[in-house]
Amino acid sequence: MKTSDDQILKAYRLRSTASRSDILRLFVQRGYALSYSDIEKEISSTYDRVTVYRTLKTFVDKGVVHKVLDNEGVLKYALCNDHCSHTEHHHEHTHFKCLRCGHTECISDANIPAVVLPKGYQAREFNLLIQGICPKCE
Amino acid sequence: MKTSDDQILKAYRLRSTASRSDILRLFVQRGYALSYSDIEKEISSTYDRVTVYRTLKTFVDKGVVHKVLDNEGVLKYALCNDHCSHTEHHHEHTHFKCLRCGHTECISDANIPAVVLPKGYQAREFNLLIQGICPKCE
DNA sequence: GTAACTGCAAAATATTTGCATCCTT
DNA sequence: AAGGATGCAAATATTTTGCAGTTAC
Repeated sequence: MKTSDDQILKAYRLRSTASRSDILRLFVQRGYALSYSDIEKEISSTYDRVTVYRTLKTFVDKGVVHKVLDNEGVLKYALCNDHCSHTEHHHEHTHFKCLRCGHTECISDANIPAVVLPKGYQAREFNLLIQGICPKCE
Repeated sequence: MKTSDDQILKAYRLRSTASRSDILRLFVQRGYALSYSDIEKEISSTYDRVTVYRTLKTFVDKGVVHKVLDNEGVLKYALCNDHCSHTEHHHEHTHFKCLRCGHTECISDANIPAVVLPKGYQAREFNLLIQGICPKCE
């Protein structure tokens, strides 16, 4: 059975396997960034830990997901959207973490205005983490 | 022997112990953010791992240092400067990571301009990680 | 003197590696 | 068929906890 997840995998030239489909589906369904342990909670009974680790690494390498940094230093992963996938030319990322529900999502249409850096610093890439209250928790 | 590190400890109402002084001195000398393992490399022979972990946790709790997020998901710690220490009212932080030397430092005089968020999102705190080339590596 | 700090041992977590087997293309 | 992906076992790495002894104030 082909699902839309498999379409995504195919688009990234990844073999379509059960674990990849399931993990990918989890990202799509949730819509926010997931940490390794978030994923493990859902599917560790189904798939081996190692498989989850390797799947995430593969996804990052191929650009299916990207790393997101939580305020507490927890590494999470989020689906890449049109702005960040396919090209390596995106130089900024904004993520929003809700202080109530704790979910982190990509904010692709929030441009980071120019930042004035001290003399001598050359900026190449921007990563902004905004914390606050999301619409659902308001 | 009283050093300036002890003054800092005293200012934060922390007991002045050898491990705290040494770890604090390391931050002062380096001037950039250090990860746990950076610190361990220098002083694990002198102090126990556990002591280093606990010292870092104490420093964060008391506001001597704050957490800094590396682009790769590595958690680092940086000395708090006047802008972030003592008060809990700082709502933004900018860090610069050099792509050449890999060092991360606090940029306290780079204000983050207003960011336009999608409707319904309320921002409270900003954390910006800028990556590029620092003056020393230029 | 007392509460706080440290070191040691050990537990709990987290992540990685090697290899044989299985599956997608 | 062949290369890639998975599962299992086990090695490594990372972080935390308990407790007894030590130290700063």
